[in-house]
Amino acid sequence: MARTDRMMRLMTALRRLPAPVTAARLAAETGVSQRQLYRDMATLRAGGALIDGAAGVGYTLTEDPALPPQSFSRLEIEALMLALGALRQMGDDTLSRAGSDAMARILATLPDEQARQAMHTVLRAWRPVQSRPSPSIDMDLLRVACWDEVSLHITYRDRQGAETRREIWPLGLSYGDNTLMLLALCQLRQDYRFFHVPGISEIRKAPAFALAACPCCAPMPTSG
Amino acid sequence: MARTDRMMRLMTALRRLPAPVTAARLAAETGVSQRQLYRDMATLRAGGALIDGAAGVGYTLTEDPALPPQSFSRLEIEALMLALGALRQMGDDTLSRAGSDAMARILATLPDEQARQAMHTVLRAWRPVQSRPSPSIDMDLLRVACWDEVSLHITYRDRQGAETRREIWPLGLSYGDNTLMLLALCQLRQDYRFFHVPGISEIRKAPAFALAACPCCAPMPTSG
DNA sequence: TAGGTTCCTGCCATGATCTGTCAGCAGGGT
DNA sequence: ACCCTGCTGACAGATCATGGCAGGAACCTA
Repeated sequence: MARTDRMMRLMTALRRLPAPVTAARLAAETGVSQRQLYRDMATLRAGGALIDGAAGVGYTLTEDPALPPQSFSRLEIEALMLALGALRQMGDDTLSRAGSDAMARILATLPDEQARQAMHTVLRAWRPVQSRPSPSIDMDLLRVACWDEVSLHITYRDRQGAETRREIWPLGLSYGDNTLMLLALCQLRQDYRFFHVPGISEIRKAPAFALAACPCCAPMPTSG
Repeated sequence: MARTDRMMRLMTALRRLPAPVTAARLAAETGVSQRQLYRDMATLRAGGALIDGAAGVGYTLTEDPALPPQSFSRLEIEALMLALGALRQMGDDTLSRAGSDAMARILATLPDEQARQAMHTVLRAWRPVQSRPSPSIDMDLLRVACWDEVSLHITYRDRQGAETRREIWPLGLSYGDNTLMLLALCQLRQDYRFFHVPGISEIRKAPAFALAACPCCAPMPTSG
């Protein structure tokens, strides 16, 4: 649909060009006649865009509600950026990268000026890195195990230094101040336990048939 | 435009109805002929939607890129949620609330199942609260001062306990592990300094004419 | 293997909509 | 007063969306 695309480009042009912008300029920018541009402008306004049109001056984009759930206030942007900054200091690089990607996506939807200010004001969030999980631990494996609800065989050294081998059912990761924790159903203790991730080693997936042991999501019995 | 609206409703129907959904059902849902629904489906796919259509079965929504910048992967959602959890432990309630609002807005755009799982897996992010800024400090005033670039008069007690009165030019807040820091241009020292927020008291705005003293954004001289 | 269901595509006629051109009115700045 | 610009109406032609029909191919069940 050429029309929808043109609306997008019109919105982009309004954000990009220094205000105020004349209808003639916007018409040239979007490749339509001036008459049609006035119609497009009416469409945008009907869709909720706040565009101030002053005779003898031009158009000024007041706000950009773009799409229903798409707008974030400046405060919200700062909150998200700050939170992401804190995330980078935690011991999960994959998660940190995902957060940055999401943030970049959000910032891309903002007018340049607003994004720039958001970057500027929140300087940084720092915190001393104390104990990150040892690099040998496959965080991605742990996370996927939580998602897919498969059990794992691990070797675990507790805080007293005692080492045991267990089969666990990972339920979720908890990111604490000084260490990563893994909440799991422990087959050895037959109970829910927290494991501190740096103590975990030798992770490998348990055989698939162990799935039936899951207490919360046992597969429906199949007929026959 | 009726067409755009219909696309929205089609997307909504795909999210709402239990998969798989037949074309006939979706056509009835959106009020068009079956032939037209196939065309609409092609349009959605051309726009990037990942919809699996299996002959003899129906349609299954694999992913929901809804709108160009608005889709987040599960990993990104988790990263954001986790980051927000960390944010709550910092000493800025307004910012924390803003972050939660933004997160709610993002979650609202997700299919229910995905949102629920995101809530489930990331249990929580905790950290010991050590020194939050004293409740008497108006964080909002500090933040707005950073945004609007106005100077403040403050009473400041440094880490050695010495108390001074200063005029500062707030530039940004830094959220550290144990304390909030405020980066500002200090008129007393004529240099950039960090102030730990708990040491700040008696904040009030400086007279407006002080604006001319801003080193980085002095107003352009007006003619006459 | 057979039959039913469903996704998917091409073709065509009809009707709606979009678009450009022309004309004119109104508001703001000099 | 004058110019620039936003804004609206009318009309004709071009474009596009839509529905109906026909047929092919994939998937599932029996």
